[in-house]
Amino acid sequence: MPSHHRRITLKDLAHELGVSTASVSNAFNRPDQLSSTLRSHILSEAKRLGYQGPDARARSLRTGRSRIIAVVLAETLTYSLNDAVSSELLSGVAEVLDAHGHTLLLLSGRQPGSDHHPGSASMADGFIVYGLMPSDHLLSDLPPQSPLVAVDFHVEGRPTVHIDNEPACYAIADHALAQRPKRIGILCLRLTATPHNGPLTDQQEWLSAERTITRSRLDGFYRAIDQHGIPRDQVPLWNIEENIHSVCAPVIEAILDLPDDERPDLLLCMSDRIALTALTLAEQRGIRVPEDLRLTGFDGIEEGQYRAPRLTTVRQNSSEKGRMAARMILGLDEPTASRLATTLMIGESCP
Amino acid sequence: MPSHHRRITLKDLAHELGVSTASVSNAFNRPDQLSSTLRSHILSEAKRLGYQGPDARARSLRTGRSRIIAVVLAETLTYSLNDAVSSELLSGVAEVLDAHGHTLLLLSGRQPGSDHHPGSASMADGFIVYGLMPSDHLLSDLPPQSPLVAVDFHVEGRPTVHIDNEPACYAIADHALAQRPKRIGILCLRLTATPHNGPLTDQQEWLSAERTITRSRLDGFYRAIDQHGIPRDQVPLWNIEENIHSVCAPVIEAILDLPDDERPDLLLCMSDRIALTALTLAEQRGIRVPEDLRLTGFDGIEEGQYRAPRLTTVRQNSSEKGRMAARMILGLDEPTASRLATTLMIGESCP
DNA sequence: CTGTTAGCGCTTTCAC
DNA sequence: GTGAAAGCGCTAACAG
Repeated sequence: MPSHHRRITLKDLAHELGVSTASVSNAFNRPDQLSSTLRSHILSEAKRLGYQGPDARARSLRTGRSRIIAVVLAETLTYSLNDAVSSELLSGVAEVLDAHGHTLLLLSGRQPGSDHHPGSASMADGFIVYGLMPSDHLLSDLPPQSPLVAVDFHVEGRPTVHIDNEPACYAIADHALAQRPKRIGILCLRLTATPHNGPLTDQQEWLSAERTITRSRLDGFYRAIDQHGIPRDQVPLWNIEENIHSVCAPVIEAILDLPDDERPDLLLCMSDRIALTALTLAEQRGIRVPEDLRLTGFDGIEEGQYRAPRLTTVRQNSSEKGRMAARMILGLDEPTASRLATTLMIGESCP
Repeated sequence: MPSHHRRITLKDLAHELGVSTASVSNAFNRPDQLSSTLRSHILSEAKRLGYQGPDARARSLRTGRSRIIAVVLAETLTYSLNDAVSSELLSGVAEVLDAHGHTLLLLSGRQPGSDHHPGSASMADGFIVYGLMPSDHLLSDLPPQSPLVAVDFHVEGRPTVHIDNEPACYAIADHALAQRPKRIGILCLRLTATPHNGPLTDQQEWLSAERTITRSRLDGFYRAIDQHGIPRDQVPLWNIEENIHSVCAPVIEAILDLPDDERPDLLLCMSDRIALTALTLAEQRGIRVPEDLRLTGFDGIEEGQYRAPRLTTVRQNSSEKGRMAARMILGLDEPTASRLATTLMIGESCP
């Protein structure tokens, strides 16, 4: 007799109905393995007795699958959830998982809390790893057997989803340089090996191309700059560590507050967030965009397209990246090294 | 001898080291239960042999806890991840969970996929339910024993986290009405029992106050309107089903395109997204804000504060809501019916 | 089609 | 301290 206060189990139910546990299990999992009368009897009795269906924990131990896919985010969850680009990626992932009866577990690389608890990670059937991990340590914590897809960075021997960073940046810079600027500035996102906000000097060491997409973006910018016959050393670089308004603002303020004859009249920004921050700060200072200052972004987030002037930017389809990664993880698509195309979008910020 | 291709288990490791399984388990879980020499020996050998630590599935079956907390979202994951307010909530939840070694599982109420797979839900140790579920059905699927906190709506006998919708809306409407408008309009968010976008008539049935926060927001607006001696029937209502630009736009366009002498010169909007959409569309039409049209929002999202004119709005601390809910679920705070205060923010959209 | 049974990998008494 | 043993709740052989 099942006790009052314990959650009813499959075995209890089987006992209660005078059938075998196998039949109950089959009623829930394999309709073809029993008569439909027995099945519906079991199902309705289950509902009546408050049996919620097989326990997910036990089921996942037994079968080895949990229908859970984990997304491991390089940034903190707080950042990733608030950033338009990464939440778009997540929503692409979620869309595919949802449609196939899987659920989404969020793990963050950059733990703010210190102690790394024993991994609830091993619960997931597969991993989508997004962006550069602060330590490789984290990656090696993941079960080596389980499927893994890397997005926006490279993991040895694993399928990846990338965008065409270099060509995209070449294209937008080429567009921007068609109308020859007096002074160019480039705003990079996390280019340096050690955190740094502000102007870049020769001293700083850069992250390798495998470790940051900023390298390929810069390559694209430089290719266009070279081609337009502009010496690289006339193009100052600034670095920004974190893609949020409060971190971008001080760096950009310093640039905008330069004397008129030193201030760049074209800023190539590696994200829309940076470009939008520049736009707002320029407006506040009465610097006209695009007359006094032309701006380009990267990402194509909505916020940049709903305002006037609209941002000239490169639209990357983050949700599609998420969908592709999810499909690979679920085995719906062949796991490959795939690269998505982007779209140049000409707005009024740099016509 | 452990086989080559199977993931190594705790038992294998114990065998290999010639110690008992209990000792290995203790080495990972209860440092005080064995000598520190044995412990470090076990730990280092584990690392050497590639044992990743106790399997989460098995552990959660055995202990009944998974260190996973699920957030059940009323909207689709795609919406929730892209919306500033709900992603801020999620990030508050994530912050607390992270700090306490828990992880976040995302479940959506509004399944786009039809077949509701047998719940991986029962894997979670607790549930945070956010916003009105489309069907109560969904709630009853959750294990009744496990802790549950409701955010922004009411679940019988469960702790809740709310904001002061009515007073907040009273306050902002009172502010807006201080400068007497010629014609007011109110833009509601999901007020009607059946989906509807556009003007509200007497015909439509409304959702109950337990089922939508829009009711209490409207109450607040009306209290101010009454107090300012404006007859309610002179204040037309519009309804918007979904808080995204593409759904808001057509409804608002219809309003803005009314003849000058019918168009409201004050729009009280139930979300910043609605107000921002109105702002953009007004700008496109050369309708000046606030001279020709004053606008108020609700939520206080960043996007509304980084642009000019800034939105006059009510700032709700969504991340704090998330944090509170998470703390209750983890048992760090007393489970209660709590209500957070909001802040009136006066921007240039309705000075 | 139905029932019996052997674990999935781990934690935790309980005796030593 | 340490080790042996009993399941957590379920699924998937397999035998009937």
